[in-house]
Amino acid sequence: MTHADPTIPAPYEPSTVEPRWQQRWAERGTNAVDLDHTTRPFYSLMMFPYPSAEGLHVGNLFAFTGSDISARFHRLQGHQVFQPLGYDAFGIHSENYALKMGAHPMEMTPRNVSNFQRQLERAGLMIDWRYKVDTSRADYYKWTQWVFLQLYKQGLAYKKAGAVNWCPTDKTVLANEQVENGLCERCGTPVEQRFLEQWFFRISQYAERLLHNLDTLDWSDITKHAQRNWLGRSEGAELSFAIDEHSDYVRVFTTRADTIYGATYLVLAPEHPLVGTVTTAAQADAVRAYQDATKRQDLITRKSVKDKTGVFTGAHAINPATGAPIPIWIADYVLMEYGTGAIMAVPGHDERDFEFAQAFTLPIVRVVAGPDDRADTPLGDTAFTDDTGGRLVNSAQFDGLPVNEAKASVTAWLADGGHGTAVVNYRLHDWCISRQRYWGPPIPIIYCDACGTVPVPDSQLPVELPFLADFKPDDSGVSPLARDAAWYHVPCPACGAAARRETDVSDTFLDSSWYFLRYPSATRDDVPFDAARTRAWLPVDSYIGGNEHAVLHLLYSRFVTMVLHDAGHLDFEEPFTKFRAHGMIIREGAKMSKSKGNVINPDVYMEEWGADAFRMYLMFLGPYEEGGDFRDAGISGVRRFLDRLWSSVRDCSSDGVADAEVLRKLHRTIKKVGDDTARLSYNTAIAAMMEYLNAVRRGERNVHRDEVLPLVQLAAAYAPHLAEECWNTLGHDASVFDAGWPMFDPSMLLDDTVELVVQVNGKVRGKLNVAADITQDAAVTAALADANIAKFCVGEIRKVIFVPKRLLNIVVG
RNA sequence: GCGGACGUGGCGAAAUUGGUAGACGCACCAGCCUUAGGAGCUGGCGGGGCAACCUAUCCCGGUUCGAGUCCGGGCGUUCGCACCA
Repeated sequence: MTHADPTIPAPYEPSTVEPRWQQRWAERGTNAVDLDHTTRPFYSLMMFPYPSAEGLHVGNLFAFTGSDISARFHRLQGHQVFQPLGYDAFGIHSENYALKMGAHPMEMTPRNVSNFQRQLERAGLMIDWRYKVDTSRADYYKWTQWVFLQLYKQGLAYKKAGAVNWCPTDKTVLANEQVENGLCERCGTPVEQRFLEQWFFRISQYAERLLHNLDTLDWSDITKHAQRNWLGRSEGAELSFAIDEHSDYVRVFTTRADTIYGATYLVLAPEHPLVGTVTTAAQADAVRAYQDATKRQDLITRKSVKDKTGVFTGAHAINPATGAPIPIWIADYVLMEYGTGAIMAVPGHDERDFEFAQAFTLPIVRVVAGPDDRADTPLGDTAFTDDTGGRLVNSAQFDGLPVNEAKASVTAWLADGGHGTAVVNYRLHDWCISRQRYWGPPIPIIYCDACGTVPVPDSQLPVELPFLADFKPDDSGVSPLARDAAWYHVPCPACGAAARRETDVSDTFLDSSWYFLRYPSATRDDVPFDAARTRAWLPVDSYIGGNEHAVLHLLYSRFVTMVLHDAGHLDFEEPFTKFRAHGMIIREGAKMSKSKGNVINPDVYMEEWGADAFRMYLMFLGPYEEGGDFRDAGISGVRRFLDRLWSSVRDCSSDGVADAEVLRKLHRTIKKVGDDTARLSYNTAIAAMMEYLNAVRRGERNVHRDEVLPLVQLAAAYAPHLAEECWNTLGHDASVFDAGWPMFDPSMLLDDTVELVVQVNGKVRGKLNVAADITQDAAVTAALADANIAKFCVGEIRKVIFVPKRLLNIVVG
């Protein structure tokens, strides 16, 4: 930037300043880290984006900027910071968009990626781009397939035919986590039940560890809470009910073993394997009809229907406590996926059983009495479900026992009789990873008539995804890859006979479940992750992302990390030491969406206000972990601050000495900005910088160099381009990010005199400027010398509360 | 239905352990500068009152010398989970 007339001061012009520094960072390798030689490594990770064709979203930039500030701050604090970024480019999202546009994902994805890349570079993030990953490239998914094989070798990947969630629009299977209220989370279509052969990961085997380890993690509480909820630990008992005239038993899971005497019937899920065995000839037609009806039902109607339906099987089981025969029913309010797929119904003490018993006039027995009830108090029109205050009744030798004790006693008694055991049940299901789609990594398995299921040997990875001109999914229940015979016909790796590849691809969430391991080793094509680098840089020190991934990505990543740890590939079992969920940016109280026409295009704002101003505004509009409402008007305030910072630096002088009061304020500001930035309280850190700059400039005074120079360092993480420009203008050749964080002098934080608030009976009546170390007695004397305070001190002083340096409260009366 | 988070000026918000409620910013008002201002600078800005003061953090109650903050009850917003046995 040149100015013809040197007497006209140069204004702050982001459109020239920002590209200049971006270029200089690239030339000097400012953002590059030497991963192999490091003393204080800090791995700062942000959730990588799906490279949408629409380009970077403000939500992306909000998330990335928050992570970038944390990364730059740690660097200023003396860490070597590794902050990579890449693209989650595989998946249904990209594939659907390509279908819609009549494009092919293989040529569309690189285009989207390069557009994203351009926007990200414009935003000025401190990314080491040498370590970029792209999940849709063979050099990445080769190792995704390797991860699959690791699970397979551990016996944690298995193929099972079973009921799965099928989206008729996306024409693929969905994981349970991808179904919301019976609808496909992606397209909103009601999900159907289908019976298909699918690959699953045994994540349920890790449920206890996934739950237990949460206590050790420094994560947002809301995220931990969501995971605990999802894992759904439930303590109870598994009880066996003998079936009349059969050798089989019905196993049920219950959390209320104490109510066994009130179990008046059993219910099996319609698809329960015992249904066929126990159903009597007389009931066979009715049962089959009911099974067919529920099978056809999609999950949405099934879940919203409150009216209970069901059919009697004709069979009876024996209640192990009472010895009485009780009928066995089937009903769709019992879910095959949870517990054992069968329940003992206690209509007296469970809402659902009560409704069902009423609908089919089954016996309802009270076995728990509340504090005000007697054993024969009628239940009325609702079940008594309180499991804390009651005592057992009509329960033989357990009568009178409080419910909380009875749970254990009854379970123990039943166990003694061989009728059950105490168990812990989890809601978490195994992870279905098969997808009958095109745009994903082929599952590296080969089927051979002679050898059976054969894993692709590591040496034959990657199993490359072939170019398919027609990649449109169909209703067949198999992937479009099943149309490419030339691709799927392969010799068996074990015996050489003609064999056939698995044609399904894996879930996108498998791609992202290990990408953080890949970044530091993205330059290596001989290993998935280099041992030394992994040891030096992992686990991730700071992970920032959206809480919408609280149960999907974050749970899968933890699981895969544990598996790789157990296989001896990693020396840690939790991938993310610290995780913080950022908030969401909304606009006019609503999520941004194309249909509402309220989407912000970051390019436009960065163009008009500069990337620094835009970054800083996003961080200033609300608490980072809560997000906030985007309002155009707000940017000007932040931009004004940057303009003033620049002109203060441009016009400052090093003559004389800095103002002592201003310096005192500076040291307090250094401390506050540091503390606030460390805890992601970016909005208040920015406010503190603004407050300080206001103090520096108050009254159009001459600004001293020593007053603004440290402020440039404080602002660097927030407005990196401008900070570099200022730092350079102040005579430094090297980057401000190598200048370190300014030290504050703790002695400068303490004032000699303080303003002491004086209250009388808890109400503020005056303020005194007193020595910081004033004694209580001296403060009272000083306060009473103040006419206005003395005025309120009528009567005798009963009590004095003195908080040094803050407050004096005189209680009179 | 169960669980979490939240509720503060015209607006976005701050108040980290109970200690001056409203920092910082937007908008607005007044003034300065200017040929001009959608620029810059200075000051004001919860409500009432000339003032001393009074009043005020969703509502009601409690604990405390003192409550936006803690406790009990209610209302509202919002996000998870949801026939989970």
